[in-house]
Parts: sequence; structure tokens; C-alpha cells
Amino acid sequence: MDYSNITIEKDLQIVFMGTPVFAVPVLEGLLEHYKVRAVVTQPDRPGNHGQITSSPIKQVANEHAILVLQPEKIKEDYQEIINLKPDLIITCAYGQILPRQLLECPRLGCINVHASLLPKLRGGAPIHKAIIEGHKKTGITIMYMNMGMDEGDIISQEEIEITDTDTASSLHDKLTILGRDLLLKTLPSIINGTNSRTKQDSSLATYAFTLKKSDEKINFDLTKRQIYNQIRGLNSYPGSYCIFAGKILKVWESYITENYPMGFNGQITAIYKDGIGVKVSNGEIVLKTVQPEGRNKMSAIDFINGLRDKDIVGKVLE
RNA sequence: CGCGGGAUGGAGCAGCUUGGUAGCUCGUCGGGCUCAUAACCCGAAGGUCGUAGGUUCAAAUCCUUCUCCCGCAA
Repeated sequence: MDYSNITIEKDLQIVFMGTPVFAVPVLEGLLEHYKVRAVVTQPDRPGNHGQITSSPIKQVANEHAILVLQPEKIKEDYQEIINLKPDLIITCAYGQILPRQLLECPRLGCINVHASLLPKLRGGAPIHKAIIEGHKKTGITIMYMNMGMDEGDIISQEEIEITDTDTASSLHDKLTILGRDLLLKTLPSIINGTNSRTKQDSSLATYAFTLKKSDEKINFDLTKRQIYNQIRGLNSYPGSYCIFAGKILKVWESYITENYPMGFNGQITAIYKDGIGVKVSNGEIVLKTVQPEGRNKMSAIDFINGLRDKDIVGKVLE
């Protein structure tokens, strides 16, 4: 047994950079085995209804009494991190591009935990896009960071299957655990310098850019499979929506039928025992769980029960 | 103080403007019809109308306070 590593690990200065819930198990796993010198996360921002909210990672750091840094622009405000003389910077869904000065600072480099099988799905929304695009598998990549967006050399990777009923939420939960485990598994080799390092084949790269509002709107001209994937790919955040009677109607759950109804795309075909049938380009999809503006999520049947005019067959969703 | 919607039997909603008998669609329970049913018919149970106060002969309804939920925006 080589005990020198243990000595190194004890004095190792690790800085963790992350923001959302996805990074929480990763940080917590790290804390079980390593000391973390500081946590860098996004500044507190107005959350729901104007209330100031701090990132989930900041809350974890506070519980462990770890130094928290929240630079508004890491591109300019990085000196404080450099002053900590980190040996290793670990990022996980931090949310800002790191400047060169920071990338070159740690002796062991800057590594990132990314929720896809790079070079597939580079960018900020790999989990959502994996489902929306109907991928059958995805995974976690541990990689060195460079100036590009998720373009650095791959250290380790692990696959996971995407089932037909996975949602962004269920996949998120599996991947965050996988990310934690793979990081802990890979970290010793990174620290003692025995890790592998493979360049990405950029000709195979695909991108999963951060979601825009327009990505959330349901287009009933698409196929039933595409719409089904979008709805589960945006569940439970941020959700898909369409317009019903001039108001936003979010759609949280749906399923596909084998019916081929007549009518316009977006037209309501039937009321089923468990949902609202809607015609789409190549068939029918049933909206199962919805949410009107200002209301909580509810079953589509509850939604209809509350309507004054329940005769909605033939009406059109946009 | 970013804009806005909401809280009414187990669920989803109406009623509030113009105070005066608790309503609708479901669900639940009981009975009936039927070869049968998630269908249909009959009946029943179940609500101190979010909290606290005020106005009034009388408040779900008008005024004020507080709490909680949500959509948008960030």
C-alpha cells in the first residue's frame, strides 16, 4: 500500500464549484472522503415571487461550515480562488465559463462532472435533451476542462440506460448518484496521476444548449413520440405547455395511443377515463396531468371536472 | 416591496360585483337495471367557505391583518 497518497490527500486543497441540486450529492459524496477548502457557487438570486434564494450548493456548504464564494462574474473575479492555492478544482453544473487564469491555476487541473457521454450533448441541458431527443442511453463523463464548452479531455465515463418512462427528473436522480460515484472512483487516479486521458472526437459532438422558453412550448405538428419525449424530458422542470382558451396550460404527463383521429393538429379528439386526447401529426397523444395558470398540478380529468363548459371535444390547443 | 391568479365537503370548480336556504362535475357509500360494465337510473353521507379581527339584524360575499399555494418575470 502506498501511503504517500494519503498524506497528499490530507493536505490537498480542493475547491468545488457547483450550483443546482444536481451537484448536491456530488459535493456531499466528496465531503465524506475529502476536505473541501472552499465552495464556489452562483450568487443569491430572486427566486419565486421575488424572494431571494441561495443555491442548493451554498446551503450544503453552510451546513458544513465551508467557505462560500459567489462571484458575480467568475471571468473577472477569480483572484480570491487563486489565492487559496487550490491543487484541484472540481466543477459540477457551476453555470459560468471558467477563465484561463483559473483553468491553469491548480496543480492537478480543473475537472468537471458532466451529465452526458461526451462528446455527445455538450452544454447546459444534457439531461433534458437526452430524453427530448429520444436517446436510449446517456451517462456521466469526468473530464479536464479547457476554454471550450465541455470540450476537454475525457478521464472516465460511465453509461446508464434511459427507459421509455424515464423523466428528466428520474434520470437526473440516477445521474447525480452516478456522477458522485464515478467521481469518487476516479479521483484517486487523478490525484496520483495515473488517470487516463482521452481527447474528444469533436466530429461526433452534439449540443444540448440551455433551454429557452420556446423549447417548452408543445408543437402539435410534431409526432406523438416527439411530443411524448418533450413532455417527459421537461418533467419535473421546467415543464411543457400549450395554450388552452387563451391561457397557459402546462402538461406534465402524457401517453401515446395507437389511434389515428381526424382533425387538425392540436384538436381535442376525445375525453378518456384518464386524460384528454389530442390529435398530433401522426396520431394521438393523451394529456394525463396538467396545470392551469395559478393552479397546482392536477389530473386532466380533474381539470375537466372544474371547467364550466366541459364539452371540449373539437376545441383546439395551440 | 417585480407583475398576476388562488385558498369553498375526498378531488377539480361556481357562487362574491348588487350581503339573506351551500351549488356544479366527479369520487365515496347504499340500492336498482344489465349476460356484463369504467355505462345508465335512484338514494345517502360528507363543508364552523384558509387565519384573526371589523362593519351589519345578518358575511363565503364588504373592510383590514396574517399564513400558505401557484403562473409569469428574473
